[in-house]
Amino acid sequence: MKVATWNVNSLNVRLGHVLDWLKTRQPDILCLQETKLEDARFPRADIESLGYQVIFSGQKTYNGVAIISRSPLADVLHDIPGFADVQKRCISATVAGVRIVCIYVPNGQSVESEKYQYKLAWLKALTVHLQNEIRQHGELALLGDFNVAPEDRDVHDPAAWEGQVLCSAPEREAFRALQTLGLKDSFRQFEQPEKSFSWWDYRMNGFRRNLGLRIDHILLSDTLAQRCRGCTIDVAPRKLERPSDHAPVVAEIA
DNA sequence: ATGGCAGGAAGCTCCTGA
Repeated sequence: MKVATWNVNSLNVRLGHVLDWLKTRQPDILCLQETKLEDARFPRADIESLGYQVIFSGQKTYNGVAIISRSPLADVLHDIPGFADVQKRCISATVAGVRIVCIYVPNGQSVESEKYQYKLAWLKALTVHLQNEIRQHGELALLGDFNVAPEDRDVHDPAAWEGQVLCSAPEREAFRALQTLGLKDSFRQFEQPEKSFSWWDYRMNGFRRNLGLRIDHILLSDTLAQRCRGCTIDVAPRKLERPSDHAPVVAEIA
């Protein structure tokens, strides 16, 4: 089973890239973030025409998540139960017995910002919720844009980013709290090239100079992690015309 | 030097992202 996550930074703009990617890479599951589309405008038919099913939770201008799957999506859940939030950042479903949780973690803007406090509260609520989900489902995959670079090696210039949003100690602690639930960072189960990133700033030729961060992740519960045979970042779509600033992350599970 | 891209909604400029 091939599972993937991709922050597309507007599905309206990136629909062509997504459809091409589905055709060539043939994932079983693709989680999307930052669709920036109200549900009424979601391009369901385009995705279904490729033999996929899709569920989505979106809003105008900001946020928006979706799960695309070859197999039926059951027990669909929108948002994080018990966490009052108008922002569409989480959608879950069960596929072939595996609980799939697609997240778009708040950016946080800066560590002094109220948005940063919202981010930490959001991550805390997610962690509490996932504890229950893991208890109920056993096999769970958490995929998405975490907006956290877990370690210094996930940052092109750790000194410049030290203590900044996406890299601060509380954010990294929140990431480790998810791992403490028994979720493994599938990317780090394998040997990887140095300076592997999943996001590069549009500005200053960030991609060409590989000035990036690894903030998009696939976390797997124990038995899935044991069956994981590889995890890679597909930089090819980042080289296309009008790319998303994020690249897809892909995990292969036996 | 806080900028530098990009997307979206609004409207000829702003907010947000990371």
